[in-house]
Amino acid sequence: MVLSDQLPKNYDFAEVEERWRKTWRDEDNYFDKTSKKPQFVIDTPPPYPTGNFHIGNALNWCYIDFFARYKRMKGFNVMFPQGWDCHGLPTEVKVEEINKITKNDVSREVFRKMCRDLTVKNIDAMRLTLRKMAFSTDWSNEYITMMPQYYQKTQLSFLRMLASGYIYQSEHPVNYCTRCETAIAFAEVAYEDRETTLNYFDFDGVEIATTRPELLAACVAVAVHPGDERYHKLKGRTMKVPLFGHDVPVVQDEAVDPAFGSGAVMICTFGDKQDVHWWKQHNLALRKAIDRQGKMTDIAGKYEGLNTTECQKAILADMKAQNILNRQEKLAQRVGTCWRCKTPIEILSERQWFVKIKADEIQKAAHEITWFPGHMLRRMENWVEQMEWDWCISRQRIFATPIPVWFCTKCGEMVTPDEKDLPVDPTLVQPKHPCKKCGSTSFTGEVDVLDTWMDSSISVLNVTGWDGNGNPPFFPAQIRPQGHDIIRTWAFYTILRSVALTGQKPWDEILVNGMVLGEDGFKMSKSRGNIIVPEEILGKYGADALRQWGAMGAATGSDIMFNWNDVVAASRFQTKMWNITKFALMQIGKGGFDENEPVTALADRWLLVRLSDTVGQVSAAMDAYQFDVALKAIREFAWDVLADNYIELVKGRLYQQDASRRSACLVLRTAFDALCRMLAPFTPYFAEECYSYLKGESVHAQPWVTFTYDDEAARQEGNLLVQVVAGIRKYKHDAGLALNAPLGKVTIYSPHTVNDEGDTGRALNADVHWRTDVAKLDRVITDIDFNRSVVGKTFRRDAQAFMDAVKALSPEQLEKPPKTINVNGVETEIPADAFTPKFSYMEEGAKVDVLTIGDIIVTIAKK
RNA sequence: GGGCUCGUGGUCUAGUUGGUUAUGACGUCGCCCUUACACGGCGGAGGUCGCCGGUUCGAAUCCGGCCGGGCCCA
Repeated sequence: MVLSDQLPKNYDFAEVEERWRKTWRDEDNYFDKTSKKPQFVIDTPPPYPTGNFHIGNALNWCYIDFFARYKRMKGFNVMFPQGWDCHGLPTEVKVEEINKITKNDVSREVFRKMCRDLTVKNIDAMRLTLRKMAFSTDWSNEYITMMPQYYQKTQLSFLRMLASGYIYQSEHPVNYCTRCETAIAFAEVAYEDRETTLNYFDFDGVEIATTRPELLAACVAVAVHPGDERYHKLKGRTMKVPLFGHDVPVVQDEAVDPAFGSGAVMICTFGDKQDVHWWKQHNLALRKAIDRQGKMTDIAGKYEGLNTTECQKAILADMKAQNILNRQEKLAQRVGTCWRCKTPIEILSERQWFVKIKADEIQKAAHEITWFPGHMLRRMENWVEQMEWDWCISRQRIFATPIPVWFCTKCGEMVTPDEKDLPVDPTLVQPKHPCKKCGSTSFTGEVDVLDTWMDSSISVLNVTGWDGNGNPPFFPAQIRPQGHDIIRTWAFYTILRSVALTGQKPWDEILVNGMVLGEDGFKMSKSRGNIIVPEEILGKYGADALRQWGAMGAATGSDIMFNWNDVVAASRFQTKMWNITKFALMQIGKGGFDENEPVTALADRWLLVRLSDTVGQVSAAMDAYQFDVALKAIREFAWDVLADNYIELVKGRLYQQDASRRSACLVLRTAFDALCRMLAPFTPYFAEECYSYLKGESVHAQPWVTFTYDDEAARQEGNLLVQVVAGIRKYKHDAGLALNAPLGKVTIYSPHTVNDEGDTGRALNADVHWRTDVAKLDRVITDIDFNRSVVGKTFRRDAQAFMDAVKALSPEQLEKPPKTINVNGVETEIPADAFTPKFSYMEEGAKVDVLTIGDIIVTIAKK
């Protein structure tokens, strides 16, 4: 142990955090594959390497690090890996921006290299933030999805699911961005409010309203509600599409809203998702009017080659010319757009790759997982229940995992690589075997690539050691920590893929964290200007303070508002704890103690009971991932119980040099040691610093606190002691005395026998006597308070005479005043509320003040 | 429009298997520089627990409706 005079007066978080960051070794956090300890594998979210580890990530990682450190102390073999989910559009867009090119200006390989280089740089920047935050990452299990070691597994998982029938290719309507020229998933469709025009026009004698007249060429039917009497005559008819002249059937469907527009709608392939529904439902024809670049196709006739906006203009003009455009109305609508570039998405029918959604098996696995908080499971259930389409996994992009498939140029047969040859890029290499069907050796590689979720949804398989051979050695993982915004994507896809590839749930538990909102209560966004970056907080208050904010800002799972106040409060708690550390170490260092000596003093036993309670509360909260509850209990114990009550109570004893001093030192050390260990998961730098002075060992290598101490009498009598001291402090305060001012004789009449070892007396600077007999007190009236507004108004010039007369009354009369009194020889009525007698108490002939605290009576005879 | 969620002193927040004066922090006011700490201590003020109705001896907590915020979706 280090003497306290070697401790700096102030806690310098910047110096301490940097020093320990440079001291700690990565190996201490490695998962041990040969360990006999129970495993605790974490399926850490792999962030997208934007270069900025944002505060939402920080909250997520705080939670992970809290329980990772806690579980290590509890004796688990913990794996806290760090992944990076690299592929995807944002990086492609960024690369185009930085290099002022489009992806078509360079070869696919060169473009990929540019993306990889940018990603590597970004990962480096984010790694540094992770280290500053003191996250106990297992860097030996880091993975980067763009690296061959990883996407080899993505490709393997693809081939396995292709073989087992989960993956198929087919022509099917998909969400398509004509600017990015790629299919996208529903999860990637954003919605925007826009104003559009609803056009009413004559459709072969029936009025139809549409917002997308440019799709007239793709019209395949007219739909009406079966109960709509206006259109009964249309039943079974076909109608001629204006301008284009092809015939389409009339279908009846409950989903048509008779009150919208004219009650008759045209079904096109495809104007929106509803069209896809109707198209499937009624087995309609497919007419593709828009191509991948967003241009009109040949079926649009004279409009071919126009983009959709130009085409719309031209068609409306032609309708006007033919006198079939009846009227136009403004209409507010929400438009699906590409989440990256905000271009309105089209629904195009394209040959794409799909993963089958088997809702039942996903639901079953989701229910086998324990959700924290429980209600988050509902979001998964709702999402799965309303899944309608299979998951489109093909993308027409470049920076992604290639789909490992070729097609025979002769017979069209699909050819896949041998698993041992993975990873492959079918656009760069040829299959090693001739076509099995026709023997040809000429192939075309698939140019489509995989959706990034195909990479990240096997994160858990990757970290648990999946290689395609049976059940992975560490599967399933124990926990998935993630935000509630990606339940329908990452959580959903991971469950789907785990079930498809292993038949099992991916994790035992899932811990869902809330979103971080800005100080204005809204989600942080550049446009609102309410973004706070972790680096700013780290610079001002340090990692430990930021981590405390993460723990205490809100109950686990709730959205959490960023709040500088909480960070400041956290930093103040560290200052307080630092002073407790200095005091405790100074006291322990001075006299010493004997670990085997029993603790006898009441205050000491009381503190140990409260410590025992706290350890129980904190452990239970940590097991339930209630970090706010845990840290709150720790802070309350340190600040309220230990510093403000216990230390104040035993200070006097510590300043003496008798035997009872050792007992207090032992208790101080026990409490301080426990506090350091309980704080270790939350404030790893601070706890390490404090503990290093106590024992010269790392607190992170210590087992979790298991201290228990059962002493019901000490709890009750100790609470009494604390209450009495607080009561007398308040008395001193009210009497205008400084808290350490000397205070005569204090007698405490308690129904219980209390031996406080003199602590109360020294704490109050008074001559304290505890007694169990009943207080014998005489009440005497020592003064009278007159209500001068009443007396003055009633008696005017006789006021003084009235008051004198009252003062002359006997004590009995003062307590029960007569109706009248003689003032200057006149019998006068005593008005209500004219005076109040003030009482004093006499004990054994001396004047005392009396306090009542519960069933305790305290008398104070001031000096 | 749908699902989920939240609405608690000036601000943020705990608490909902229903049970005595509703938690804490920040802020605010008063007193105290007491040998760990004034980034401290002690004490005070401040709340119709969003609104309305219901169940109950009793509701911040349960039920219904309404208003408002958030997230995810349509």
